[in-house]
Amino acid sequence: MTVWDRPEPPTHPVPLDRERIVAAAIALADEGGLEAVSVRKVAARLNAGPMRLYGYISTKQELFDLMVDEVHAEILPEEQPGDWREALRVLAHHTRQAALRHEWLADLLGGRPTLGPNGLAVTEAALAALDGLADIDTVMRAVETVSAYFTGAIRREIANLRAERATGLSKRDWQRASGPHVTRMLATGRFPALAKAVYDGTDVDAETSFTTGLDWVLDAVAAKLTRP
Amino acid sequence: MTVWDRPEPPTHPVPLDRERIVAAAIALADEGGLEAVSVRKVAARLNAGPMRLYGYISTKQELFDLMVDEVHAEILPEEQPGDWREALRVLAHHTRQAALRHEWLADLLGGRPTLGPNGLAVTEAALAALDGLADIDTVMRAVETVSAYFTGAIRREIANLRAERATGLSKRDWQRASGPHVTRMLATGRFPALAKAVYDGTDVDAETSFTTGLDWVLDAVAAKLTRP
DNA sequence: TCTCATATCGATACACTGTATTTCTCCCTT
DNA sequence: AAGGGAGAAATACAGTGTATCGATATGAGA
Repeated sequence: MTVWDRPEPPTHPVPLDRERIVAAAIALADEGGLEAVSVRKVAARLNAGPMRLYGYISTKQELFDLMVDEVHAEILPEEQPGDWREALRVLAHHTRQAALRHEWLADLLGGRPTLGPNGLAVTEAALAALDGLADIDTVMRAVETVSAYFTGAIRREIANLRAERATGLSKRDWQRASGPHVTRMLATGRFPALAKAVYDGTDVDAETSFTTGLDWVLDAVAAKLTRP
Repeated sequence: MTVWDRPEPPTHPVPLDRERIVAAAIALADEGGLEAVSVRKVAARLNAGPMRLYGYISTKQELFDLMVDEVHAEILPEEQPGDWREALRVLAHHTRQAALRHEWLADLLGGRPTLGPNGLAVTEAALAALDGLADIDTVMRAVETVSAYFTGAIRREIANLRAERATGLSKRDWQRASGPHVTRMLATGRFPALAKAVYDGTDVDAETSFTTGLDWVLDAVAAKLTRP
């Protein structure tokens, strides 16, 4: 690789904005997880010096906030279904799908209040779906409850998915036989209910489990709405 | 601080075990959050060299796993209430209280499968509470749903609490008037439902909100149990 | 058009991180 | 008493987030 092969470096600094920075950071995170996102690497991907980013963000945490907000744009449904139940379901599933596309989202979900424009828009969509169907306090409680559920469920799903990938075993195999630790623990007899669950339970796929729990929670919300 | 004031360093290396290591790590995390936990600092607190710890754990992540499991010992109820509903409620509240005592727990909750002895014991307790009240699959779904809820709810609560501390404003004040960003966003009129919630909603304390949502979810579980 | 001021970008610097590897020291066995 | 082996400590490395500072390039003013 001689001088002649290499292009001259750009004389003008490459133009930058938050959008480009966030896109680069998301690309890095999609490829290598959250810990692959470093200020230096993001800057390098943009042909800029690391310190340059600090004109646009003042802390790495803020970069994460921007990334989360950016993904919330994917979560926001293009058009709001009329049915409140369907609206909340769509929000939950969109969030889950976003987390499957961007697994690092699971690490950040629920970790900080989402105050970016897209985050607020998602909250607005959730509140709007229930608007008028009950007093405002009930509506708030409903939104909080549903989103607490799917936040937790998504985190667990991704955590399990990573564990499966790391061990190369499906959750089932790994609990059943090949996971030395768990097998040993179950064999002690100290966890009879857990053993029964592992050995007698049918293992449903993650999406079904997610949907089932979601429907239960939505049922609960429905019950509170009808009785204001 | 002259030589004469300082005691001689111990000639024999201080004895170590996982328990001591985890206790030191938890103490550090309680004082300064998760990011205050570094291998060097944990080791220093034990009068040991950093590398010593790697005889007991093989990665820092494993230290976090041990910390989480240790806290699960606080979560486990000393005696199981007969009522399934009460049992799950206690589990949820104990988890919440543990997270209030150890805020760093919120950062880790749901992040990885909890396979330590105490983590398994907590899961066992949850499953045992519902054992026999429905088919095993329903029971599993119920436990998953409830724990997804309280995991998510606790994370949000801690996230809000930190935000309030950081700004010095209560969530209410901060949304209402003093939070420049949120105020500005609400003033745009793009978030009518959100604005209504902020201005017309009564702000309940975190515990009430937690309990309310939990009861809803438990209602949903109850509904599924009675109809097997 | 030339000079100076100001803003911005990049380089350097610092204190720290997790962890691999090497060096040393002390104890036990022969 | 000597040798060997285990385990602790020191060193080393490749990174990290971010403060600070020096150079540079661009705009304004004369």
